[in-house]
Parts: sequence; structure tokens; C-alpha cells
Amino acid sequence: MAEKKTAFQAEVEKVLRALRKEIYSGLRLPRERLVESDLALSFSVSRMVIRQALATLKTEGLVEIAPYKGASVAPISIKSIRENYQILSVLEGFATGLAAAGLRPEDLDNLKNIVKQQRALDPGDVKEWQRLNQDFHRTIEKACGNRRLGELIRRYAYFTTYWFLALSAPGRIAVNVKEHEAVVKALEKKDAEKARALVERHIMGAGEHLMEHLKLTMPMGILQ
Amino acid sequence: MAEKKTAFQAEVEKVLRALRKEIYSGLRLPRERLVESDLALSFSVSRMVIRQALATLKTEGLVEIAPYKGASVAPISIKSIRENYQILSVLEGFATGLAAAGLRPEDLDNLKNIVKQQRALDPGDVKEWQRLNQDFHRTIEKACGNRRLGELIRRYAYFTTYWFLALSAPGRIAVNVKEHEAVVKALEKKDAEKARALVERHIMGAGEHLMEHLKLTMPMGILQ
DNA sequence: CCTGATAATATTGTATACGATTTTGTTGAA
DNA sequence: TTCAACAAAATCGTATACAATATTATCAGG
Repeated sequence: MAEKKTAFQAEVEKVLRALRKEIYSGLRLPRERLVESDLALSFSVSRMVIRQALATLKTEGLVEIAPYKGASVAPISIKSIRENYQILSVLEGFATGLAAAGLRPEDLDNLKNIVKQQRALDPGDVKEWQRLNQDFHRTIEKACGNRRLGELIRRYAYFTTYWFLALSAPGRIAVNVKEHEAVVKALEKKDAEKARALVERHIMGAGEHLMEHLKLTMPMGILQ
Repeated sequence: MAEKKTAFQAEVEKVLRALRKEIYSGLRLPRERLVESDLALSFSVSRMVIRQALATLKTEGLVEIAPYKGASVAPISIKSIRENYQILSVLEGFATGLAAAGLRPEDLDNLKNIVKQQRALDPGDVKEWQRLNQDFHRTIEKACGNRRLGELIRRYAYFTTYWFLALSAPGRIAVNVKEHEAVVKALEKKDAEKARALVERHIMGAGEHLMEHLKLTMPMGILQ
């Protein structure tokens, strides 16, 4: 994206990575205030860096900003989760369809390898599963040949690493791996339509499953 | 989006509208430099306002910004046009599918009315046609029930009003109106799948037509 | 006249300072 | 006690000032 970075921008990205992690790991809970001067102090960075980072997080939907009131971790609602998953599933599905055409042999090998690792995984190792899952989709995004689409997907994909999203994962891993296998098979046959449909349902399915799970297990009040 | 606006933000939006118009009307040509202090003077607004506006235009893909070199109108390439149309067609198609479910009767009437006006239009009146076209899609975006999706689409839709994009319009109006009619029919039947597919092809088709047109008529050098 | 080096100018990047707004704390009357 | 009114403090928003960088102009040597 940015060919050359200034020191300022590098600092912003550092803060960005840190804050994302703090938010989606659950260290910062929804509605928690993010005071600029505090953050500036704790990251030993100027307040402008923090402001820039917060503005970016706003576009990712992770924080809300109100004039003169400041930033806070965005509250999560079933509605916002659905909105995100819908967008992500559509974009990622489309990207996969595009990738079916231009996929290089080494990319396909890479995907097969990822799926194999996933199948061999300890069913409780959610963290590693999440990493492999990310790798899988990242590979496809790169291969789709639409740079702008890739950037867009990445922005929305941060969402899926939210702390509570992992809650529903253990029961999904087996299903997920099967779906990945089907996607790889479709890509191998260069069946763009099928690959696209599979991924779309794959992601939206994960979303639906998650939302059901949340409705049952979440203490009221955290969700919106 | 923004519940409350500060005076600063209002000024930013004013500049934003003006600059978008200047760019996509052709007043500012690709690669033209956008010097902050000049713009600040001509809009009688602080330089910070300009900077904020330029940053936003960057996310819309209308301008490029390089550190210490400043902003310039983004050069257009066939590739970037294709990327934009792909994204837009997918998102708008999906939104239409969603809208099929939740469309209110008055929205449907509204759409029918727009199409009727379009059919009665003087084939040379590209400006009015563009306006109606925008109305048509805006109505659908609002009815889709996914706020975030609507925002996203709007960001990418600015692109389609680029000055040279209108060049290919006259030969397209008849086709376009027919396609709109088909979409309305699908919506009336609440056939989400069909509405989605129609819109997707509708927009991507417009994109393909445009790109063919540009390859033939554009003086080399303006395109990238 | 060209070319490279250097100085002068123009332009952008950002830390700082200060005004605007919200939030918190205090006080006194009902 | 509870509440409203006001004051004080905290926090945010942004214009300004200056530093960093890029661009243009100048000029000496070939």
C-alpha cells in the first residue's frame, strides 16, 4: 500500500497492532474508554500517533469516536457481527472465485499443505487453528489479482479474531477443515463458481454458528 | 454515520464534495498536483481541513499521497477500473439480494418510478440518467438493512461518476434501463438470488463496456 | 550551451499550545 | 438526602509554528 513510510507512520502501525491485539484478545472490553493522553504515555509516543491509530481503528469498526468525548472500544451487537460476516463472506467468496483462474501450482500446494496440517491438529488448539485458517485465506487473497479487494478483505478480517469468536471454534474445527478441503478441490478443478459459493457459505456458516453460540452463552450486557 | 459533527468536519465534507466533483468532472486531471496551501486558500479554509479531505479521498482511491511530496489526482489504469468495478458489482449485487427480502412496498414503487423516468429520458441526457441511476442504487442500498455495507458501497461508487466514465454512457442507456427493469421484476417476486445475479452482471457489464470503450477512444498517456 | 553541485524556495509532516467541550467535584437550598 | 447550579479538572479538537523533505533556481566548470 504505502511505498515509503515516515517514522510517524511506522509508530502508528506499531500502536495499531498493539491496540488491535488488546481489543480482540479481550484485554480491552467493549465500551471501555481509550484516553489519548494515557495511551500516548503508555506507548511512549505522541498523542498525534494515537489519534491517527484510533481513526484507523474506527474505519475497521473496532472503536467508536464521538467529538469531544473521545474513543471507546466499539460495543458488539449480534447485528454488527452479522453485518461484518456478510461483507466478509461476500468479498472472500468473490476473491476465491477470481483466484480459481489465476492460481499458481505452488499456491495450490500451499493450500493443500495448510489443510493437511489442520486435519492433524489437536482439536483444542484454537490458536494454531486460527493461524492456519488465516494463512489459508491470506493465500487466496494474494492470488486473486485484485489488490484493492485484498486490502478491503484484510480490513474486515481483523474482526474474526475477536476474543469471543474463538469461543465457538472448538465445535467447528472439524466442519471447517472439511469445508476447506472442498474449496481446495474446487480450486484444483478451476471451478470458480463452485469455489466462490463454497467459501461464501463457509464463512457465513461460521458466522451463523457463532451467533447462535453467543446468544446462548454470552452474559447479557456484553452484547450491546 | 457521524451522529454529531464539529464545524471542522462540516468544512471537510464541503471540501470533499467540491474536490470530488472537480476530479470526476475532469477539471482536475490525473497526476495533477493538489497543493495543500493553494487549496486552503481557494476554499478559504485551514490547511488541516484540506489534509483531512485529501486523506479521505485517498481511501476512496481518487488521490494518491506520497510523504513530503504531497497529493495528486490518482492516475487511472484499466486495471484499477476493473478492480473497482469488480468490488462494486459484488457488493451492490449482494445488497440487492438482501434488499429483496426486506423491501417495503413504497421502495418498490420508488424503483418502478425511477425506471419509468429513465425510459422516458432523452437518450442524450447523460447527466439526468446518471442521477436516476444513482437514485436507483441508493434506494436499494438503504433497503438492504446492512448499514456498514451501504457505507462501503457508497465509498466505491464515487468512482463510477468519473468524467470519462460518462463517455461510454450514451450507447449504454437503453441496455441499462432494460437491466433495471429486470431487477425490479426480480425484486417484486422476492427472488433474491436472481436479483443479486442480475445486478452483479449489470454493473460488471457496464464496467466491461466502459473498458472496451476506453481502450479504443482514450488518447494514450491519460490512462496510467 | 549543457551539466552537476549547491543554495534558495516551496511544500509537507507533526509536536505543541491553547481554546472548546465534556466530565467530575463542590456547595447550598429544598 | 437529593438535586441544581456552578466551579474545577480532564479531555478532546485544531490552528499554528517549526522541522523535515522535496523542488526549483543559481551558478561554476566543462
